[in-house]
Amino acid sequence: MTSALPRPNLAIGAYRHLKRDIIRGVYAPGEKLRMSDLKTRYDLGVGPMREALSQLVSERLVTAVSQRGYRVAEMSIKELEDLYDARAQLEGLVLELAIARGGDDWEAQILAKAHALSKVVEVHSADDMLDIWDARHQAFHGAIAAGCDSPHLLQTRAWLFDQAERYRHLWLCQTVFSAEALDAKRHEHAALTDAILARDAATACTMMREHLMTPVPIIKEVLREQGLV
Amino acid sequence: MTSALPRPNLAIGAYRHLKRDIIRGVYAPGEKLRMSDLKTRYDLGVGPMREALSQLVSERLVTAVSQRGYRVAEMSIKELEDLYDARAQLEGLVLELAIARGGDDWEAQILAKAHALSKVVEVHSADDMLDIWDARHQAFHGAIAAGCDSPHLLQTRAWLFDQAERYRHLWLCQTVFSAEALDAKRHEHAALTDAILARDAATACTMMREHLMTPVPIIKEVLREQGLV
DNA sequence: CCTCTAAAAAATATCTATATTTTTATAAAA
DNA sequence: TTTTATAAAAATATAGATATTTTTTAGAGG
Repeated sequence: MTSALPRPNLAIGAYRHLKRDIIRGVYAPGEKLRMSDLKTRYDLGVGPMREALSQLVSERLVTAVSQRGYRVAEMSIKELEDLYDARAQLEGLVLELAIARGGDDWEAQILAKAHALSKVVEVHSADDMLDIWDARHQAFHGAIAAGCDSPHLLQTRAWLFDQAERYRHLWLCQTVFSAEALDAKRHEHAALTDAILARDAATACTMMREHLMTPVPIIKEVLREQGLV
Repeated sequence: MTSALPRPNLAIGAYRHLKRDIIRGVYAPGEKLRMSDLKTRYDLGVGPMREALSQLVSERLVTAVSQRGYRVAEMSIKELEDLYDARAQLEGLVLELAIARGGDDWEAQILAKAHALSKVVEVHSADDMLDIWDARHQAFHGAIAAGCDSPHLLQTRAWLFDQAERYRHLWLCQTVFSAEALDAKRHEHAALTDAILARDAATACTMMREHLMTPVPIIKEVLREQGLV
């Protein structure tokens, strides 16, 4: 049937796998990605691997120089600071629009996602805890942003999120396994939800911008400790 | 010398050329891009062509379905409206930050670019006129945006610009060859510059958002006339 | 006329071979 | 010791061959 989606080709799988590995820090910033190693690790040939790398170049997670190969993109304190500032500013804009444009359903969704997020207190295995908490955390923030009712703004937001994900991962590893940090987050999320439901745009946007900047000093510390910059 | 940049590979040239063709409307929205045709037109083999397409897929100018090939991304009135709304909102945010963060040099640059833009009145050949005016127009708006002092916000701005470029091209073709339209633009740009130099953020941002929306009805008309949607 | 089936043609995706470029190792000269 | 040159090894990029999938065409049956 021509209407059913065919099986994803090899490049798609390699793209997903390599992207995940980059975000999780399997490769160091600036590390050379040699085709002979990639072919083995991701179990495919040169053609599809180059396709996957081409996409990651477009997404700025990988840098390419003709005849010199591919490298994982660098990280820096300066980039971290600008990236998080940009994200905070954009999230403030998106929230302001959401408060202006979002309806009752939007509010209901926020409450539902906030509830699910606050329920993550049980101790699981390391990877499970990180994935579960973050999935719910993203769903919470995603529900808030969705009220802006602009696919392109959300796309733009996702782009910055993608750029930030390597940095975020460092922060996640510090946060998700600390009951104290999770508790602080829980309080921030609750206060944020209150301001949003009160439709207090000025307060909510200020809180949101500040909320988004809280990981920055933590990430800086980790970057230095791990000698990543 | 390893420090000199090597010659760009075939994929890079194909990417640039195909992207330009898509933006200029050489292909219809949704049109199938067959590899046999692409190989001939852009004079290269399957491998590099697939690499170029992979990048354009990441940039959303091309859609891909495994085993079914590649198509130029669709266009729609709905997308146009959301895209321009998103751009206007983001440009407002960027301008607000620029007014807060930009210095004297920033003001000087705006004046210089505004001047160069206003000087495009001479009649040139069709392609020259379009390219010259648009280069100066982009430089003018780019100079304004640069004051936000955030590479990532500017990257985000560029992303939306890229998405909009196909639509913009339709508007450009209507505007650049009309003395009346150019005159109206000249007045808008002058008023905008005045508000910015006066550091009147509220007025400037409102004007900017409105300024960015002015092409929308024109583009809608063109889309309908040309049966593109 | 429409629908279904099978075969042929066309298109897609990937591997392999190969030409080209870069990097590395080594030896010689300063 | 450092620098330069050269050869060998490794890496990069691409064309062409080929297996697989999809689309088109033709013919038969209702």
